[in-house]
Amino acid sequence: MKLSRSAQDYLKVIYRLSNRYGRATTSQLANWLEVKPATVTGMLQKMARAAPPLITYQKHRGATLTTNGEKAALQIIRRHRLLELFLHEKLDYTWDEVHEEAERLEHVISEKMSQRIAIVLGDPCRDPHGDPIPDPDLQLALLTEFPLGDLQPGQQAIIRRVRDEDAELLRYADSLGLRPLTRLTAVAHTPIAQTITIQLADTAEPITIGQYTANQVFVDLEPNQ
Amino acid sequence: MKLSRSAQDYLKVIYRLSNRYGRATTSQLANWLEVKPATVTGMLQKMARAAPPLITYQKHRGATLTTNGEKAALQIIRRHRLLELFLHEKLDYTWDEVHEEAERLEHVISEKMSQRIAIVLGDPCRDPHGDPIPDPDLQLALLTEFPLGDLQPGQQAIIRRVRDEDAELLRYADSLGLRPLTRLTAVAHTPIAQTITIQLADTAEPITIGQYTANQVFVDLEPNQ
DNA sequence: ATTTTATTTTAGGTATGCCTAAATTATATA
DNA sequence: TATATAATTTAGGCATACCTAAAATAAAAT
Repeated sequence: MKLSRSAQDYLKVIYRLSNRYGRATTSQLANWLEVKPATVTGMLQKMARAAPPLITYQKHRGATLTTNGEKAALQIIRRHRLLELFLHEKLDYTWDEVHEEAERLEHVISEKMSQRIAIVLGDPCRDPHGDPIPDPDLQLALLTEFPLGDLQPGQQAIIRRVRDEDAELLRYADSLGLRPLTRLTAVAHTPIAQTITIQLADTAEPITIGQYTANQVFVDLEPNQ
Repeated sequence: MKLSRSAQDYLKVIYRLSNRYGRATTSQLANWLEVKPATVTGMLQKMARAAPPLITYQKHRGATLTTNGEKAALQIIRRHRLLELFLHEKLDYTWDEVHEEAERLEHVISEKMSQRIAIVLGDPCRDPHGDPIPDPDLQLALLTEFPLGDLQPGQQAIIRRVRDEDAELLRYADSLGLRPLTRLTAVAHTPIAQTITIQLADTAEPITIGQYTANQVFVDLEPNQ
């Protein structure tokens, strides 16, 4: 069951979209994959016809993954995230540089290479932005973190993850010190301005960030004190 | 001037063949690239038509590289050899495993990644089998080594390179201890048996190898004593 | 409930890079 | 030199994965 690079990309995006919305629509896929909707329709039809099928597809109602498809998607996601961490740790890639390189490498590395990378990284469970890495059996740890924006003033938390869909945002978050494992305390919400003010540990002044940013950063509560 | 993976493969093989024989013929290319001769003809025609042309091609007389083509080929070769060494040094790949993985990776790594790899490896000039790595300006060091089989009895030498075209041979050479930087002394030629007997430094017994093997191993003379 | 709008699909085309079979050209042999 | 053989090229096809334009369907608005 060798998958073309394209098919692998489709699986990854269907995985993400169907996790988030229950299914992946043609136009959503076209957007994320940067191809035209007509192209997506054709590809979905072909992938659903394949044996064994990796996706289910019904005219006008988008696609979801089969069990096989989910397994395939998780394998690619594992490769991608291992690569991101590897590039960051071993080749000094910055936070916002890893994605693009991993995007190309994930389609060509062997299972052997993926295993070796996992070993030299010590079987890690998060990539540089905090996305969880499926374990070698492709199980994903359950996540407890929630958007920073949902913190109430006074609550202490630790950053677990920053959404990586926007490299611009990653650079911005990095410049503010919003990185995984950074501790912080929520200071205040300002609903009118749609902002939240937070105090980062080891930082003198509190900072104020917009709602959009706050919703891209995910945290776990830390017991107060 | 983005090159397809195929075009990159063609350039690499044309580089090797035209260095060895002056030009690359259609059937040689078909052999090395594992495609049919008709496919080669088509590809050569297309590559010669491209602007700027990377190869020169004349009906029935094969192909050679233009200056641009040679530059492109050397860049891919640099990537390939850096990757081989990287896999060997950093991910514990054995001698005979590196080639296949590098073969796929070389087409997708960015210039940035190539540079980072060169840095962590300390700007190396040989890959794990001893093939020279073009420097960052794509200059190749001049090689002085010659086939082990040309050693005269009594001469001392150091192994510089083992041809990597045959993974089977690589494993065999490795099992005998024939690796770059190993020192040895030629003991005797046995013309009838087409063998040569050599004494490896740090090895108790001399070993006898066939002419084929001896011609895949390249050495530099070491001053006697 | 009908119409408008947005989404999705179908139909027909393109470029890559491969293939086979047949024709051509070059090379080797008689 | 003529002929047999080997190498190469041409011609015509296929799969992949993309495209545009037009048709069909679904969803939203009146």
